[in-house]
Amino acid sequence: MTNKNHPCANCSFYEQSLWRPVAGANMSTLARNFTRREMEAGSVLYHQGAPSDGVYCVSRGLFAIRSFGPDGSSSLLRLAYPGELIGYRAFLTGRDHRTEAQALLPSRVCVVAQRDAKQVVRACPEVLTRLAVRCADELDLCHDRIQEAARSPNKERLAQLLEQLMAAHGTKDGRFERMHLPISRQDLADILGVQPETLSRLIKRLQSEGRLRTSGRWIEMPGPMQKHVI
Amino acid sequence: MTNKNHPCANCSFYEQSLWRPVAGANMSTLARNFTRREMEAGSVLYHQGAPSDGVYCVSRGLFAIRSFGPDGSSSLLRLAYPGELIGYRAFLTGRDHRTEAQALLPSRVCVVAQRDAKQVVRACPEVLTRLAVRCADELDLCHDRIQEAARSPNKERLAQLLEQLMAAHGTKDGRFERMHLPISRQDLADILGVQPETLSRLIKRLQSEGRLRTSGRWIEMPGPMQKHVI
DNA sequence: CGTGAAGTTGATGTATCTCAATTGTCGTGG
DNA sequence: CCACGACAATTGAGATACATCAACTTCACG
Repeated sequence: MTNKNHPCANCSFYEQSLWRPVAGANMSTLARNFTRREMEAGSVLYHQGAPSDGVYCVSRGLFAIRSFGPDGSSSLLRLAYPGELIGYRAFLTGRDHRTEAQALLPSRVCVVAQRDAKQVVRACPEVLTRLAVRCADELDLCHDRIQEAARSPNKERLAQLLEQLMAAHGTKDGRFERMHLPISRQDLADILGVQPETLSRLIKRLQSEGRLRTSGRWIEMPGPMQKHVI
Repeated sequence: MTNKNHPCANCSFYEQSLWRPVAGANMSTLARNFTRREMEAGSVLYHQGAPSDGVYCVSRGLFAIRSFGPDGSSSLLRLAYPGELIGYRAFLTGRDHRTEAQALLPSRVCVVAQRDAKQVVRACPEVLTRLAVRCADELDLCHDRIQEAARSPNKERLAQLLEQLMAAHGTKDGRFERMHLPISRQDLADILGVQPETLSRLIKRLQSEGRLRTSGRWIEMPGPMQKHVI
């Protein structure tokens, strides 16, 4: 049996796909209940407090996973790029979403509805293994973030964050890299856990140190440094 | 078939046990390769960077899950109480431990070695489901912590932390609760992500506000407040 | 070309870090 | 039982970082 019927077969993340191990009869189940959903920038995939209605795989674009406090304050817990899985925590635990997922760019997600996902997972434990591993990976990222927050000052954390964003969204331009920031200053501040005014001043400091140049949402940074042999 | 042969049958956390769904032939496998390990306070269950050698379930005592930075700085990522699972991240992903687990009190863990755990999980997917759910739960805790760090000031976070510790380790004494802190000031500081000097001053402030009294590792706090109807 | 939201700047108070010095705690051996 | 040392914890002083509030500017967009 070839996998040309696999709904993820044409996806560029097929090999890493959560659903990759699905085969046989389950593949038909999966194919039948598998939908793509196009989303415009700014629209929300699922809201905080909503019940789980399935598992989502980002196929194109970019999502922000946010959490809002009772007082209206917001945290940006992670960004989800194509190939990443979102909404699986609520699926795994059966509890409501504790975060909201908002598209930051025109995006596409592949959706497997709750009931069908459960059925496929039951029939194909290898899928569950992959799911658990992704969960463990995200746990690592959280741990890293907690440690970074305790270790490096916010200015350095911002520089790191911008480098990561540059790697994902930047284009080379001579010795410099340039990008259009996919997220607002407020979101940047929410990632670092500081106020927007503070973020603005952190950026100014990095700028005065010659580590970047900004103009609105455009940011320019010197490319990855050459390593010198001392 | 009764479950009197189940190695976790006598554990007070049996119903919630990861291995609870194991039955039949797998139960014998589990029972054969199941060991208990007593640990004295201060000893280390696994080191950061060590390869995974199984899954551990805390049966008695208390463990600190720590991470050390390249510069020697430490973070305390979580405390693990009886009934909780530790070391499963390395088991799930097959990568090395990124944290170390140290007993803070005389403790006991139940160990299922790598190879056997894998075999049982393969034969009994319900175990994997439970494992994934625990992972998702820990992810929630991490998210909560990141948000708390961004929202509440460190003084309030310390007060919350002490209340949690009091709930776990305190004993009522009239209108007050009293406990012997199971962790050092350095560890408390590592949980909050502040320096020990700052922690000392935060405690002093709480003390001057009458919210607690300390003497070495002994801490006394007024019990849970009566709710007043306005 | 106005209008509202997003972003910036300034001024000021609070919180935290850092380094150094001091005090306290606990186990050990005299 | 006490003295002692090693380490944990506290305190002080000064510098740095961040929050807050208000005013201002820039930007996106109709």
